Amino acid sequence: EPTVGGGASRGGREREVNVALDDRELWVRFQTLTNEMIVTKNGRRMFPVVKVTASGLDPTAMYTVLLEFVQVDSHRWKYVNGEWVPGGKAEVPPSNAIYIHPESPNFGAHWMKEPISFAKVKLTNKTNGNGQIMLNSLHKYEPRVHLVKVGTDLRRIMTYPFPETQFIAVTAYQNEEVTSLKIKYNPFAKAFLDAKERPEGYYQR
Amino acid sequence: EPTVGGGASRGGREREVNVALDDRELWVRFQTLTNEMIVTKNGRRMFPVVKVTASGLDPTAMYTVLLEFVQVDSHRWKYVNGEWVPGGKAEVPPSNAIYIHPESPNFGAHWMKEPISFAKVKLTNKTNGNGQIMLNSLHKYEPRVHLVKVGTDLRRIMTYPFPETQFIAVTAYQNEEVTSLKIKYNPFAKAFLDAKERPEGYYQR
DNA sequence: GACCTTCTCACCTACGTGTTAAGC
DNA sequence: TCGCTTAACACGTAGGTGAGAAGG
Repeated sequence: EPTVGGGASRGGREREVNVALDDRELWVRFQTLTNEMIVTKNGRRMFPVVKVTASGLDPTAMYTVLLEFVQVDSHRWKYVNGEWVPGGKAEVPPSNAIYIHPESPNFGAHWMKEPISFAKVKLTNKTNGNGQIMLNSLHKYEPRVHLVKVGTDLRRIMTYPFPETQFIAVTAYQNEEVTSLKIKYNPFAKAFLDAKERPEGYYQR
Repeated sequence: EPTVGGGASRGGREREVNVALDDRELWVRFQTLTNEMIVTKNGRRMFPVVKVTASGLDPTAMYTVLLEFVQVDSHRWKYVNGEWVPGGKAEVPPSNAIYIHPESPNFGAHWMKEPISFAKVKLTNKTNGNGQIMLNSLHKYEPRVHLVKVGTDLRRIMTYPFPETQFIAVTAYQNEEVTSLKIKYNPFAKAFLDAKERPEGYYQR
């Protein structure tokens, strides 16, 4: 199996576990513009969606899959004159921003049979009922996927960082090019899409 | 803990596991009329929904929860002059009609922390992609819930039958009183509900 | 004032209902 | 004809979008 994505599996006698990011081209387009993700009181989904393909797991072992949001630098960001620039010191990261994939725990075979999608994770800027991830607005984050084998010690957690998916949390979009890309590819934003601007093969009705 | 519902747990040294049916009053109203459930090519949800409350599980052990549909007698049924009457011999039951609860496998603590709902099971009369349950139209079924402790042998499956939830599979409703009760209580059928006929406390907007 | 956040809104996606007419 | 099944349909539920005005 070729190694794709941010694989960082541990060695030993086991076969190599690999976790690759899906829709990488789309993520890179956002990354080029500096990606932004909306946070709201009640929680907002991500677009694009973090979706990964796993291989090399033990089919009969049980795993829990996590999505963590790591604050990647130590400052607040500001959008000035069409550019993101680092500002003052960062605020304290809210206590661990970790989302448990709702199909957890499950067998290795389950996680490998189709891509693992984090479509339903919701980002918020308020402390809410659980399931939602609290982030500091105007701070930069990197999503990381963790695989935890149930019953094993925490030192054996496998971590897969995805730098392509970094984004700045915002309460309103700053860069209008980011807004346009979101509208262009997110079906839920179709109301704002001019007919002439639709991407090729765009699902209609 | 009082014993409620169709509990049929096994003895031994373990504490008593109990599984009780939720919304029993509603189920009994349908049962009195002889309940019917629609089957379609693409699968139809059940209404009412099979929903159970479990207790006495080992919080740290892993369980898979199943919903089985057992053909309860050996004839086809006909609706004649406002009555269901047994007809010819039954058709062969389609190979095991067992739905795996989508949160399976999971810890005992998970199954006990809130009622276990089978809202998303879909009944069909055609062989389809998995996840859907194929039943013979005009045959009578009884839903049964099974708890399977992961890794233990199959002789230790715990089975909980719910006779109140028996129904005849149909491709179109036969008894119009059944239709009326469905419309009265299923929010998705609100389009067919006259304002004056709404049950007390019915959710509006 | 400038910056950031919140709220309501129209407009979508996605899909669960029984009805009805047509099909077999 | 009769009994049963299918498919299209209008009308709901449920909830995901960015826009834009209002709030702090």
